[in-house]
Amino acid sequence: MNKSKPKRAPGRPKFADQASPMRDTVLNAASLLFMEFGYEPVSINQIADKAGVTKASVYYYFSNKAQLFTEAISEMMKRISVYSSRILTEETDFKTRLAKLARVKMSSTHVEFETMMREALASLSKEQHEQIRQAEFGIHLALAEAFEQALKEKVIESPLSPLLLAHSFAALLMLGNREAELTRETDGEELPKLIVDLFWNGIGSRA
Amino acid sequence: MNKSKPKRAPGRPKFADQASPMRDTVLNAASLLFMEFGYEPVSINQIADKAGVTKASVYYYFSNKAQLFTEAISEMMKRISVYSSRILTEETDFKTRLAKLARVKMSSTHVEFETMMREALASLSKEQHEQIRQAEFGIHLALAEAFEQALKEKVIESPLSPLLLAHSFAALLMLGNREAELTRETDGEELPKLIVDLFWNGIGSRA
DNA sequence: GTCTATAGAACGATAGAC
DNA sequence: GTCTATCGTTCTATAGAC
Repeated sequence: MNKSKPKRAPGRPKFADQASPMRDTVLNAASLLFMEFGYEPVSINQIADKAGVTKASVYYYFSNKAQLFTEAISEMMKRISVYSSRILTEETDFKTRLAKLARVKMSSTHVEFETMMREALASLSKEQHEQIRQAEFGIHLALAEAFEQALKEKVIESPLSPLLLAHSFAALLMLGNREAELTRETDGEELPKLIVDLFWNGIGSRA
Repeated sequence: MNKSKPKRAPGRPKFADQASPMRDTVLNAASLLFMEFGYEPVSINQIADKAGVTKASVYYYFSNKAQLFTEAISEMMKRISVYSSRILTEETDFKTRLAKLARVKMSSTHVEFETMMREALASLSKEQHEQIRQAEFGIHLALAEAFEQALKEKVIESPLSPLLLAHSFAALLMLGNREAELTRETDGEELPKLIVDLFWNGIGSRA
């Protein structure tokens, strides 16, 4: 299973040997592995391997596994917030933007976030837990801001608060996680588009 | 913490000493405890205590913890299926029935089902896991049948399949689990009603 | 020479194989 | 019951930057 990676000499590497800072490389490797397998199943060694360093180097940047998890997940969520905001402020009509966001989110493969958090929770300090919740809230906030704007412009209408709309939309997007059971249901049409249509039109008959 | 329960004599009790078969009593106790605390945290002894019997009696009916868990959860899901079906076939208009179901489902307190399943998964055989998935599917099927009927009667309209509608509605109902964050958003109005309205009308402006 | 960033080795604990 | 592998973690040696 080990890729035969070139041995690297100990000691500080020559400047510009690395395209991006080692710390970021480790964070990125950690994000990918945690999102795919959860917390406990991923070892520091796995993360180090994927980043192309040894365990010791990981510990040079992060004091322990819980801290690495916290920073990796928070960082990833910030990226998702920024990326979502970018999609939601493009120059197309609101429904198109929602559909694009749905397509992107429903294509990313990961263990369900709530499940992973519950698994990791026992190992996290109160502060670490809070840090991740804050980052998660940022994603919902990005969505909520878009809904608020759309409500203001009367592009959409709802008695629900923007934040509640954001949570609702996010809940529907999680249906993408059950692809195995549901994709055969969509008859060739794209699931994300169908979900957005549902969210937009509801099920009530106009007849 | 132990309630001082009356000692029961050893030996087989006289028939009709028990209102319902002991096996059902144990199953019921197990369901409640598993739903509240998850799989591993609940001991067979706790279940026996709650059912008013000894561990030995539990093992008389169920060969091991995994089997008891499987049957308890499956049984509970069948009850939920039946109960949901009953609500969904009442003699009121469809939207009212959905709202009633939403109110019932969002008020029940439990650990998130997916989380509990993942925790228990390691202890379950393939067959046990499949049995539970089948029972879970039954709930969605009950919902899907109601949606199919409503589609046929043109009470609702949607390009989505009834089963996909069922999953979508269930996903929205899970918002109730985050009460702590979200109830302050509802301004006195009931969250279940708001969710059903959203599902019924969508967010698209009719103006 | 001192500081930084890395590898390598090893510790105590634990879980699984035999 | 013992042996081994792996876990998170810590310690030390060292190459190169400054």
